[in-house]
Amino acid sequence: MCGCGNKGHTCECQGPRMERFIQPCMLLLLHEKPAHGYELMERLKEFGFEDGADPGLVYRNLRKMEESGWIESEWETEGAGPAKRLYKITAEGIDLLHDWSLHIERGIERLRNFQERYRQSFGKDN
Amino acid sequence: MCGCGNKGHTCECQGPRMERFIQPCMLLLLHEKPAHGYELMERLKEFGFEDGADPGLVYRNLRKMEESGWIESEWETEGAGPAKRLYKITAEGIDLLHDWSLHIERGIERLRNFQERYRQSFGKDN
DNA sequence: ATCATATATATGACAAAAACATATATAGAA
DNA sequence: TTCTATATATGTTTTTGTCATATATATGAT
Repeated sequence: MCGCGNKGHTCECQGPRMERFIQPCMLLLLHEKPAHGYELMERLKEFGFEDGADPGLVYRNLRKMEESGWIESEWETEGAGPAKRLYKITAEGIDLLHDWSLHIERGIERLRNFQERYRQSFGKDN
Repeated sequence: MCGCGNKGHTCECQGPRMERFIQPCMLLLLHEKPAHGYELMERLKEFGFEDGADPGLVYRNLRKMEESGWIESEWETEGAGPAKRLYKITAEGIDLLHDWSLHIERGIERLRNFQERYRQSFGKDN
């Protein structure tokens, strides 16, 4: 079901497709502290989403992740500006984050393996 | 245009979307030695495409990459079995492969950064 | 002989993900 | 009052990946 290749391990993060990297990043940010979407958009820069992630991607992912029970939210009407939805990670979300970390570890191995083979193919000795 | 974040560098590999990892893998395999699609499908296992890559993905990518001038092919009717299309990497393909390697290096950094932050967030000291 | 299997390429249909554009509303500053 | 920053949301399109299936050749087993 999971396909991540970690022996005896199944999880919900559905395989090694790195484009969904935004999902574990959001989970980790929400584990660090509860936040709303707009703030996450900014903070995602720290994970390599250069110009701040696309709003569509962020908000749609938030809703999807809430549906799945990995995060939960409540409206915050207090304070300046328009109402914001404050998201928190759930216990299930934390489990998923651990699963993702295993995936990502394998991802690193895959990429390093590529790089080594690349260097060999071009006769570079480091 | 490129968005890979390597300073003063533009290239054709269009940003940091790792799901296209199959592309640099095929380029590297073809740099190691000319091959046909079926063979690549098998050899891709060595890069983490667990059960051998999907034929649709492989063959469609081959045609696309040939259109782009990164690889070129000729029919091989000799030898056992049905006719096969033998692919070789071109000079442009080799350039692209170097570009990809830079991308992948950044990918590794991004993932390692994630892992470190993950460990910090859960108070793990290694 | 013919049947199953391995080799080999290809395409159609669909689903998922991301990119790009736009709509909306609030509040504060110029 | 107009502009900007904050904040959430959705519609459309393109790209990418998955799954299924069609095709053809050769070889080994029965």
